[in-house]
Amino acid sequence: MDRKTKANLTDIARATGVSKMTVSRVLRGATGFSDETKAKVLREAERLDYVPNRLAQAFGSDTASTLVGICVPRLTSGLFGHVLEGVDRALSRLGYQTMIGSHNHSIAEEEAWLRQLVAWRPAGVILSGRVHTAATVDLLRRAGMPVVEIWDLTTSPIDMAVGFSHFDCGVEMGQFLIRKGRRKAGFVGALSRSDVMGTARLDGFSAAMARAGFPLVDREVLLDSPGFYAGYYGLETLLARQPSLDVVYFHNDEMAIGGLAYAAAHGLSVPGDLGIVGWGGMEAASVLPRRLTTTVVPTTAIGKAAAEGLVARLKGEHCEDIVVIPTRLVPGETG
Amino acid sequence: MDRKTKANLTDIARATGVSKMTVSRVLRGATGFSDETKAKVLREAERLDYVPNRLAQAFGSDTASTLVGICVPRLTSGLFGHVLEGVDRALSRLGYQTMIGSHNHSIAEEEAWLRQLVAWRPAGVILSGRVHTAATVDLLRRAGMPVVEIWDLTTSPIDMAVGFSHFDCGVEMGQFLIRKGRRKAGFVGALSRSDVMGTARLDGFSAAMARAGFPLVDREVLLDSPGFYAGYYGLETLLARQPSLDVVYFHNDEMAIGGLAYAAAHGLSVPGDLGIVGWGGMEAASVLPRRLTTTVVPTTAIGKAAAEGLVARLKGEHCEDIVVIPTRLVPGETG
DNA sequence: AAGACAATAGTTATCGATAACATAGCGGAT
DNA sequence: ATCCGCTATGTTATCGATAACTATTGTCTT
Repeated sequence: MDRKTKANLTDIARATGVSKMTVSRVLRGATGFSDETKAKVLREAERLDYVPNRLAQAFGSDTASTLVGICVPRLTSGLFGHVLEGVDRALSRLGYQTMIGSHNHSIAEEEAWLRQLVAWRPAGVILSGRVHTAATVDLLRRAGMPVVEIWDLTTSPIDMAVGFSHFDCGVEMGQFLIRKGRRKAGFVGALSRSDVMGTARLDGFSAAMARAGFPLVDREVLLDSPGFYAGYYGLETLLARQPSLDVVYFHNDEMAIGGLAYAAAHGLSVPGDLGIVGWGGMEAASVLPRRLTTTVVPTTAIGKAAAEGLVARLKGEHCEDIVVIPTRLVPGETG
Repeated sequence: MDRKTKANLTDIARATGVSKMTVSRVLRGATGFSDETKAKVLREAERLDYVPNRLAQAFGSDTASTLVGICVPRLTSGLFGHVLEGVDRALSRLGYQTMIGSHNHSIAEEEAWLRQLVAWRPAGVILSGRVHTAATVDLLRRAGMPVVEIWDLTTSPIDMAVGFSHFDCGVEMGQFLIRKGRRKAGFVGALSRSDVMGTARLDGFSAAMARAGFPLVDREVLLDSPGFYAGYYGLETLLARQPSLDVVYFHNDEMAIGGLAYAAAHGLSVPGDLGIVGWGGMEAASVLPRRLTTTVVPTTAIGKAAAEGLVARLKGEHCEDIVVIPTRLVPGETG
């Protein structure tokens, strides 16, 4: 009594003189009530400052949850920040709430997060990447909710997929560099053991170079996090081994900018002595004194499409299983 | 029957031969059961792959929620990404889940988000900034849950506050620049109408310069989002009006890097002709050819402290109402 | 040996909303 | 006139866990 701070359906029912089932019907926008009743109920709900109890809604029925979970590799990545923004904006506009998680490129951590999430009986879930533990896949199938895998496309999604092919990004960059006359390419990456998507780009790049007759000369993959420092020191290490490289493909733009910093600090001319190209399309890369050659990823659009696809499926509307959001190779002045 | 995919307390109770209340007690780690019972229950819970239904837990009692909401101005900001990471890591380690929102520096959007959040009856909430709508404050007080205001410190928090003073950041930078001999300072910012924290830095900076006898010469505040481009063009506009400025304080590091790009593109020597200083401490800023003079904000630490403070309060442990996480002015080579 | 008390366990009511079913009233078709 | 079927509404059971209470042991005290 004294802890009751919020009005509930019963309060509205009492104030209106109808049963709480009728109130529920009106507020849900279901059918089966007169316009007069509807008006009365809405008026009282407003007056009593009614806030639906989503806990009770989601608990009482197995279809009413408005909770969606999304798990990304790292919250600190600029790219995933934009993905999250796209997801959260779309979801909140559609009346859903967003629960987040990050797994630091570990599918075991992703599984642990998912276990916590399903305890909340969410309406759906968005995961990054196409590789998951067997238990994750099993958990998802048993939960029977929509699942969107974003970021790296797969031809056989668990349910739906939104994104692009990392492998193809690598291929495209390889072909571009070959056309620009580059012949001795290296790669600087990070976290290769677990970042399967970064590895896919490397594989695509490597395949394209090999097919053109100029196989990848060397690679330097740090276990560090893929930031500016890793790019700086990764390039230093790689060049110490292979001074004659004419271009280096970086894991991402942050690392490429680190590479540019190294080149500047050591009097290397870019792109004359060495081409430097990145991946991701972070905004910083486009305002450098020399614009970075990179692949721009439509991050926000991916997040938005994933969220909208998920909700479409929840509402029983039609939605493609696989949505391709193409990336764009943007030639800059560094490669 | 056929939609029942998950084991619940009753299933475990049946399998163990005790009541579900006893099962609940064991799994919650409460008291009132023998070691033998405990072992049996845990074994069956494991065997049945039991996942607690958090919806039911949170719904049935008003203290059992493990949901925490956090609302930041923008998900795309590198700084807030790190804050989120700090929050989410700490919360998930402590057994809580994170629901997010963003309000784009609008306290009305923050209020709208909070209304959705409280419908989930969360355990607590983390907000950014010290300025909220009256309805927000009212909603929070009535909800009776712990609230942490992060990012900008206030002497009278709604409940708890974790962060630092933006005003003092501005003061410190002003005093630093005066010591370095700068006399004609400008400011380039963005979103001033609503970003009260950026405005607080400007106010502090402005106050410090004025107190030293060299009041701020001019400011250029764009309505754009505070990124690299805004920094570039903001500096261009400001210098067109005030060519004789000897230093410019930027809203943040992204904008300052944009300013550096403008200076490089127009043959301005930095810091010779013009000092350029930022705020925030983004990683990029420290690997530029010339390291940016900036204020480093311990973003992850703030997120972590906020989450841990919130949980401490939930557990009835002692926790300071106001936790200061000091920023650090890091002199670089640009100012 | 009786009473006090702790340890262990079970019973009942409850949170708020919704699905599924039941009912009442009314108009139209046969 | 009777039955059908529609609209508007009410009733009951249910989701899973927990708080608050009750009950049964068994041990210790005096």
